[in-house]
Amino acid sequence: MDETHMTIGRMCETFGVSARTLRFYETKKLLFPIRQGQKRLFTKRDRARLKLILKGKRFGFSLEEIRQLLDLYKSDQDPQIQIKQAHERAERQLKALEAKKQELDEIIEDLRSQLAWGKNLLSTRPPFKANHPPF
Amino acid sequence: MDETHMTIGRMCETFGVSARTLRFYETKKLLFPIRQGQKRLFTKRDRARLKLILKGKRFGFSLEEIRQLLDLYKSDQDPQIQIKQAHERAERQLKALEAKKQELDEIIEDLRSQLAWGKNLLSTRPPFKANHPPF
DNA sequence: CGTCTACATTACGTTAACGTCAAGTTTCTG
DNA sequence: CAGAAACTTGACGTTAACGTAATGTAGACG
Repeated sequence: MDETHMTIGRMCETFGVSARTLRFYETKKLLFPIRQGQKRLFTKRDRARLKLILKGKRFGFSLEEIRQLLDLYKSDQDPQIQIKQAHERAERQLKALEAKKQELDEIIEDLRSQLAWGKNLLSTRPPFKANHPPF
Repeated sequence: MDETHMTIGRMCETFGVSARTLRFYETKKLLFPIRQGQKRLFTKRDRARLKLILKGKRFGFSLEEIRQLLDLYKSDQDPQIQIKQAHERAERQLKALEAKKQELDEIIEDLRSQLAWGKNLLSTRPPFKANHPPF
């Protein structure tokens, strides 16, 4: 193990994605496998990126959003200015993420109250007509 | 204000969505406006649902997932069994949501460390070559 | 050498979630 | 009462994110 480069097949096994998906991500500038003749070879960097891609997807981001997140990590080691701008972009993204988290909390809260309502129904024996849910 | 029923136009203004969207949601059994002749009239219940729909969308749910969430609120006041099943479905959903929240936290963590990395670069004067980011 | 396996490219198909006309009502307004 | 406004129902178009062939090649193996 600890292969520096992985073929597309190994990648598929390792991450449980299709080859089509990996090639597709390449066309979308999400991954940058190097070439050995025709064949793609995925580097450690590609693997790190893919992990974050999949995590972001499970969470519900679009590939475009994910690409923007990943671009925050690009070596903008040119002038300080670029770094500062990247930093600011990252901060904005973070704000957006925390807003999303807030909304998720609200949804979960809504669900919890629904659970409570259901539980009430189950505990009160044969009640006089449980009050209606909000929806 | 406090109109019990709203026309499709009022709904659009109020929620910032298109009429097409509202009609589409109706075909997908997410909303159930009543009819006055041809015209749709959206009830308070529709509005409550729409709010949760939009919240869920901002968060990243598919309409199908949202419909399932909303269905948890349906008056399953038939036999106790139905209620119990709905309750169990809700609990499963809740687990899934909390898993998602966990992943979101991880993504935010990744971003935060990136922010820290950027900040380092900005604070250390002209350093000897900041170590590379993970991607 | 022939065949298999693992890869490649090209291209058309699919689903979700609407957008965007087109064409016909119904309702409001001057 | 005429025209605009607001609504209706089709029906086709669009984008994202791949799936699914179809076809071709480069290397390994018996």
